[in-house]
Amino acid sequence: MIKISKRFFDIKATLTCGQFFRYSENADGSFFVYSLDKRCKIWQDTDSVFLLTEDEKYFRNFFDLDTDYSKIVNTLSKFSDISAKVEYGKGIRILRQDLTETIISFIISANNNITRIRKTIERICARIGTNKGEYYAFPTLEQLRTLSIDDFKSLGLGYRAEYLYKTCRDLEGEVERIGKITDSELAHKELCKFVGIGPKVADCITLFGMHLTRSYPVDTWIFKENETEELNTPKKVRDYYLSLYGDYAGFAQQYIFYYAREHR
DNA sequence: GCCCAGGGATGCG
DNA sequence: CGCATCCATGGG
Repeated sequence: MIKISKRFFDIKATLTCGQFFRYSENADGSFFVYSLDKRCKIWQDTDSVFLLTEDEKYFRNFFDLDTDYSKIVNTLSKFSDISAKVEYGKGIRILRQDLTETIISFIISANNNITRIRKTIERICARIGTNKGEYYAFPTLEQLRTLSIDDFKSLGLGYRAEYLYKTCRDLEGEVERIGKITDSELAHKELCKFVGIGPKVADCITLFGMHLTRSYPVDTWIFKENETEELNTPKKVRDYYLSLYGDYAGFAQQYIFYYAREHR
């Protein structure tokens, strides 16, 4: 069991802020968190977070436990226009998710709502993911390739069915190559070549699946928050805030997104 | 019954 | 490059 300070770790904020979809809340307030074929149980008391799993190394990395969030929070707090949002969301950690799982999940996320995204992903896991006894693993690309376009549609994917069908095939051998890219703009450009991945989804993948924090996903919520007379397109918003926040852009974006959604 | 969702593809100029 | 239009589905 791992014990972590709660100062920069709020379980619920981290899990529900929209970066991640595979978790379930238990009656006692603890959570199960699923990543690839692994699972952990996580809960908190007044001043600590506790993490129980058979693979501590994997989840220590997954929850980004070796990163010092005080530096991130302190730096972004100096931007007075978002300092209150940083304070509100300072318990969010940017998860280090599996790249393939992130790519598939965020193709599904496009023009969709978080509740339905979670249910859809759960159905896919239950349909073709490896049975781990008490849960199902996230399917591998090989398992995903066994599904037809109609199979995807029957799982409720709508017009995203064709994107997934094709991109699961086009990703053969590509995930490993892309995962080595450290330049966020280059990774973004490479990801946009796949069907179903546009600018916003690519930014989510570089941020959540590659931990390239110089990313700024502009969805409908962020655009409503950041839109001005000058910044009147998602691309302009993205470019402006990437240059403003630099390598902290991804964190800033999460604080803004989380605050906006919790105060709708 | 309506609007919206962590948008993207396509076609047009 | 910018812009318009279309797209399946279900949550609220």
